[in-house]
Amino acid sequence: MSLNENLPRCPVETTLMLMGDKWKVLIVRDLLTGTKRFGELKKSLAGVSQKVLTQHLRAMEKNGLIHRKVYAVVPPKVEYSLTDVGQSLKHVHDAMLQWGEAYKSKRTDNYLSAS
Amino acid sequence: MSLNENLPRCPVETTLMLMGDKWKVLIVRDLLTGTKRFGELKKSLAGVSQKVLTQHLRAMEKNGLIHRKVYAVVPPKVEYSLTDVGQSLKHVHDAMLQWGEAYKSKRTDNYLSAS
DNA sequence: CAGTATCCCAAGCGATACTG
DNA sequence: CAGTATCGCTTGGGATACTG
Repeated sequence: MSLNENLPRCPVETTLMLMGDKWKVLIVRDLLTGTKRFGELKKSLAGVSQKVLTQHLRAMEKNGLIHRKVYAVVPPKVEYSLTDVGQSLKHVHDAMLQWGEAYKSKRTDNYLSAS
Repeated sequence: MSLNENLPRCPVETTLMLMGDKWKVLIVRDLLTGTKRFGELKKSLAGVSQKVLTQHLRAMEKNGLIHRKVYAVVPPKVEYSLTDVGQSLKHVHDAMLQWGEAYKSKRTDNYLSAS
């Protein structure tokens, strides 16, 4: 793991630097349920291009969030998984999950009460 | 509060739609410590342009995350604060804060042990 | 002070073609 | 299958000027 640039003073900004991107959050979401192959991730993250997915996976690997395991087979097989550091993002993910659920149900309440 | 578009099935994606942006997270961070004026926010969020800050504030207001209070004075005075929904983002913010701190101290440990 | 309006540029992305 | 390389373009965002 290495990150040459200096980290910001505010820890929230540190998190944003490493995870402040839609695709990165969704990659973590998918890998929290277990190891995935490149093709599985691409399929799950509907709308992401191969190029962008690769870029994000490389950045997250460099920052120590995910592990990339290459099998020396033909056709190639590459598996991605979370490192311990990446796994610890579960708390952030869960907080986002719960907030999203609460927001959705609150909207439903408002909708019903307004009808 | 209103959001015309349909929300995604995955609650995490809902959160990303509403908060999946660096500046929005930092706006919440600043407003969690209390009501702020436009100029205070702009100063605190070093690097954000007036245009972009306004855009994000408008979007967050529309989605019910923040409240905008305009005083009928000259020169104008506008105060921004979190709604209850916005305030509930504290959990997400705190999770990001803690993760950023842990990441930073882990890097320091690695640095020291590698020296 | 807190905006809006306009112009303009460049980073980032999609699409495509190619390869170990 | 899982990439890399290249190109062209969209659009987010900066800079500036102006206003209630």
